[in-house]
Amino acid sequence: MENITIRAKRWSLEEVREYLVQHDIRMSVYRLKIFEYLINERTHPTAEEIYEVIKKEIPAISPATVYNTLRLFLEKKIIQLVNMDKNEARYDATLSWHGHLKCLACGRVFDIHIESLKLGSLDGFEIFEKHLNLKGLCPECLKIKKYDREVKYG
Amino acid sequence: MENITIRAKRWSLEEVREYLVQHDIRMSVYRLKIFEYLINERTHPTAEEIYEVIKKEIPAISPATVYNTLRLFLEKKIIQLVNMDKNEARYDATLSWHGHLKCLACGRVFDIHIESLKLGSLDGFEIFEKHLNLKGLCPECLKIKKYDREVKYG
DNA sequence: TTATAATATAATAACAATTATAAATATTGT
DNA sequence: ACAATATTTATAATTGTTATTATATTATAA
Repeated sequence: MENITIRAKRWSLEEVREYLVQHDIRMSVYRLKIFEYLINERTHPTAEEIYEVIKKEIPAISPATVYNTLRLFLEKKIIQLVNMDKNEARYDATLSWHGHLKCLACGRVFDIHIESLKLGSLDGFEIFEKHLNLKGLCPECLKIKKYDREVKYG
Repeated sequence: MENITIRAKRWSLEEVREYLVQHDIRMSVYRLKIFEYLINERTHPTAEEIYEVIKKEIPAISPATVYNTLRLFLEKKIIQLVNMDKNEARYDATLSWHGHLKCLACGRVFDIHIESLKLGSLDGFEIFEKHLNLKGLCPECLKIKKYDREVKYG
């Protein structure tokens, strides 16, 4: 079983547009571009990374637009927040149950397949969200040993 | 199997003092009090909560002291960061592998026993930390229905 | 014990990520 | 195309945290 989430085929702009409309989101250039980036690149970017990427194409964009749009997507539940570190909110348009691993050397966040999870009795609790966050080193960084092993806390 | 971590016996101040010294931490009144609070109350408090509690006893304490002390404890690896929400770092002096559930109504964070977790192949990765974060409702809040079911994102 | 050095704390300023606000602009329905 | 409505920009405000520096406390050595 592959640990990294299978890379799905890219979504066309038309598919993104339909998906947003289906989820009760009114259309705009930025909403289209931001969701398209999230669903096709799957790099779990921060708001700032999204801002920088879109800015290359449309320099007029403001950071507030990115924050507003991401908040809207969260409210409409078409993306999820990946909360690996304080002061670094990341976003993921893949909603199926999977974990995340952040490489402490290169900073990239990888999708991790979860075969099974068994919890103790949760009698009386009701669960809405589950997040599994791992920290470590990715194969690439382990190989080139660019990490000095002074693993930071947090 | 009980889902909530078994409540261990309270640590005496002398035990806390020894534990800190063993972990290469120089002694001070605040360090003693802060660790004692974390290990005996186990409420996964925020820095601000710790500040408020200690302030009742010693009004001279500064928030910076709490932040500095928590950072030191993290560096010395005698506490762990519980990163449930952006803008709300919580701290836990229990280091054994367990999950956390945050009640979206009352805000309390509960320890959750994990019976097993099986991940897909992690060939080539090295894992240093695992965090399982759940969000939902605790039995108390479910029962008294003080929560309006408009579950917020994030 | 006293002098000296090292570390801890308080007060404050600085910071970075995010959110709120209000005016300007874009989009949608007619 | 026009009016109504929503989105975006620019900027100010907010929040949690970190950095700085002067002072206080603690540890070490004579």
